[in-house]
Amino acid sequence: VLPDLTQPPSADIASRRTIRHVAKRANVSITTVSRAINRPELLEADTLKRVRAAIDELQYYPNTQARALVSGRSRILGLIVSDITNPFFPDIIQSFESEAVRRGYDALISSTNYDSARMALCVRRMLERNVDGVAIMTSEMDDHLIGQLENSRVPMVFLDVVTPRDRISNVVVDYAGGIQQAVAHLAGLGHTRIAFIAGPLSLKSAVLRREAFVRALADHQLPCPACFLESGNHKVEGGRAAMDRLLRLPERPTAIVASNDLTAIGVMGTARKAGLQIPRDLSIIGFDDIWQAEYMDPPLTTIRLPRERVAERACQALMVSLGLEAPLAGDYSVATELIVRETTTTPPQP
Amino acid sequence: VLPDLTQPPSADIASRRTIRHVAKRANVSITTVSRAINRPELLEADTLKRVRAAIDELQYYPNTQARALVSGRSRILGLIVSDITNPFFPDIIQSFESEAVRRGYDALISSTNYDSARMALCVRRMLERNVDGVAIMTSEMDDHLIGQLENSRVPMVFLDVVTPRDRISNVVVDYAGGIQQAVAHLAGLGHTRIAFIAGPLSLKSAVLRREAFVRALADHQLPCPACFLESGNHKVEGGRAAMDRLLRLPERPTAIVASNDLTAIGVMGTARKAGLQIPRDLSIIGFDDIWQAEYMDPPLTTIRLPRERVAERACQALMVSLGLEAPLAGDYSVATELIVRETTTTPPQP
DNA sequence: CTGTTAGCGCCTTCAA
DNA sequence: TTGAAGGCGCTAACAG
Repeated sequence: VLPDLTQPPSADIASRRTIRHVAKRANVSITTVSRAINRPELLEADTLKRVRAAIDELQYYPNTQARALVSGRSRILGLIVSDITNPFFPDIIQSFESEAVRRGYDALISSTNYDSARMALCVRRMLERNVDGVAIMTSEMDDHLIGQLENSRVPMVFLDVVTPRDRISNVVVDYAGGIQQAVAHLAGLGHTRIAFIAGPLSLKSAVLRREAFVRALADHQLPCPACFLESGNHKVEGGRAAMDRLLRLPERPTAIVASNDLTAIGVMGTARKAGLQIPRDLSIIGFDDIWQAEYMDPPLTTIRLPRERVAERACQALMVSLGLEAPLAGDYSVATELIVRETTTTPPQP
Repeated sequence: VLPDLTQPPSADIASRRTIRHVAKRANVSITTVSRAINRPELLEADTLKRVRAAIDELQYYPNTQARALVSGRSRILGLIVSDITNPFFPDIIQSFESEAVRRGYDALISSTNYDSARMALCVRRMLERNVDGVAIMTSEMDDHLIGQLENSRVPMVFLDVVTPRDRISNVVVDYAGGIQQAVAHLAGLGHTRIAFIAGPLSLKSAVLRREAFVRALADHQLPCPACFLESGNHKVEGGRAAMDRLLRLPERPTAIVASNDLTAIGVMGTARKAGLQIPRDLSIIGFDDIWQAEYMDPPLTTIRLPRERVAERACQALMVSLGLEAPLAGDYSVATELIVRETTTTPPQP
C-alpha cells in the first residue's frame, strides 16, 4: 500500500499532546497527571517526579478550553475601553495585561469606539468567552448591558462611575488632590486670574475635575468668573477652540488649567499662534501626564494620574470579587500629583 | 425543611442557559439547536423560527469554550507586540481587533516588553489558548519560539521579517516608496545636504529604511557623506542625541529625514533649543505619521505608514492560512506616502 | 429534515 | 496515594 501523501509525514508528531499521552508515558492514570498539575501536594514525591518528567519530555501543556469547560472558570479577565488610540489607554492596557498575566489570567481587550452597537458586542463577547471578571474603563456604558453582566454574575470594576455593590467595585481617582496642588502652585506664583477648560460634562470624571477646580479657587479666595470656566472635549481641537474664546476676553487669564493633556496641547498651540510666549505670557497646566507632555516645547506642567495604578487596582478589585485575594484596607483609591515642568511661571506684569 | 440560604434565591435563574434548555423550550433535540446556530439553512423554516424564539426568550448564547473544545478551533487570533505604549502600536491593535471581531474572532493581545522571558510566556499563552493564528509584530522573536508555534501548526504572520513559507506569511511594507517621495520633495525644494537618522540597525525595518534613503540620494545624485548617516534608537532621546552630533558638524545638513516620528520629535526639540527655526533653518521629515506628528509645532511633515492597513493585511493573511479566505492577488504589501505639513521648506541661504 | 450517539480534554467525586 | 467513571456544553457523523 502506498503511504498517504496528503498528510505530511510528521503529522502525528505535531498533533497536540493530551493528558492521556502523558499518563501513558508516565505509567499512571490521567487523574494522577491532572493532580500533578493542580494539586501536586497530593502525590507521592516519586510519582510526581515521573509525571513531571513525562510532561517535559512530551512538551505537554494543558488545554485551556477543556479546563475552562469543566471548571467553569475561563481564567480570562475582560477589559473594555472606549478607544485604544486615546493616549490615556495604552498604559492602562499594558498594566492590566501584566497584572492579569502575573496571576495566571489572560486579558481580553476590547474597545467600544464610543459606539453603542460595538458596546453591546463587547459585552456579548465577554459573556460568550465566559470572562471571570471585567474592568469597564469606558466613559459610558448602557445600563442594560451592565445588567446582562450582572445577571451572569460576572464581577465588574468601574472607573469613577457606579456605587459599589455586590460584585461591583469602583476604582476612585482623587482628582481633587492634584488639582488643589495645581491651583496652590499657581496661586503661589502670584496668579489670580486662572481659567479652567473642562472636558465633556457628560463624563463623571470631567465633572469631578471641574468641581475640584472651583473648590480650589474658593479655598484660595480667588475669583471664578463664568467666562473663565470654559469647556472642551478632551481632545486637541477642543483645547484650541476654548483657547480661541479665552483669547477674545477683554481681561484674559494669566494661567489655564486644562482637564486633560490633549486639551492643554491644543491650548499651547493656539497660544503660540496668537503670539504668546509660554510660560512668560501664559502659564498652562494639563492633566493625566501622558508621555507627550514631557516632550512638548516647553515640557508641560501637568497633574499625573498614575494609570498603572488604576489598572492594578482594577485587577485587584476583580480578584477580591472572585474571592482569590483579600480585600484591601480602605477603598481602591488612586492619588494624583502635580508634576512641575516648564509651562508655569509668575504671571506677566501688566 | 429550611431553604438553603447560602445560595441567593435566584441562583438558578442566573445560571447560564445551555443548548439543552433551549432544546427543551423549543421542543426539539439539541442537535437542532446547534444547527439553528451553525447551519440554519438545513432547518425547516418553521423549526428554525421556533428555536430562534426560544434562544431569544432564554437569552441563550453558546459557550465558546465548549465549541472550541469540540471543534478544535478557538476562534482566537493572537497578536504579539513589543510594547503597547509605543505610539506605533495602538493603531495596529485597534485595527487588528476590529478585523478579528468582524470575522467572528477575538483577539488575544500580549506584549513582550522587549523581554525574552515574557516573550516565551507570550508564546506559551498563545499555545495554551489554542489560538487559530498569531500575528507577530514585534521587532525580535526567538527562533525556537517560532519553532514551537510552527510545531503546533499555528499559522503566523510577521512584519518584514521572515521569508514566507507554509503557514507563515509576511506583511511587507514598501518603505522605499515613501522615502523616495521624501527625498524627491526635499530635492525639489533645493536641498542638497540631507542627513538621515536611522533606528536601531538590529531591526530589519530600520535597515530597510536606511538603505532606501541611501538609494534615493543616489537617484538624485546627491552627496551622502558618512557623517550625514546618523543613528538613533527610534525614541525621542535618540533623536536628540543624533541632532546634537549633527549640530557640531562643520557643514551642517539643511534637511533631515528621521527613521521614525519619535526621532523627528527629538530632532525638533534639540534644533529649537539650539536656536534654529523650523523649517526656516532646517527642514525635517519623520516616518510613521503617529497622531502627535500633526500636533507638533509646526506640524511635522512625515511619511505615513498606514498601520490600519498593516493590521488588516495581517488578519487577512491569517485567514488565508486557515483556508477561510481566498488569497489576495500579489503579496501582502503596504505602501507608504509622504504627508507634507509644515516642517519642510527651501533651504536657508548661506 | 431531525434525532441519537459518541466523544473533544480535562477535573472531580467516589472507591479501592 | 492512586484509579475509574461521569460529565462540563457543544458538534458531527450516522441513522431514521
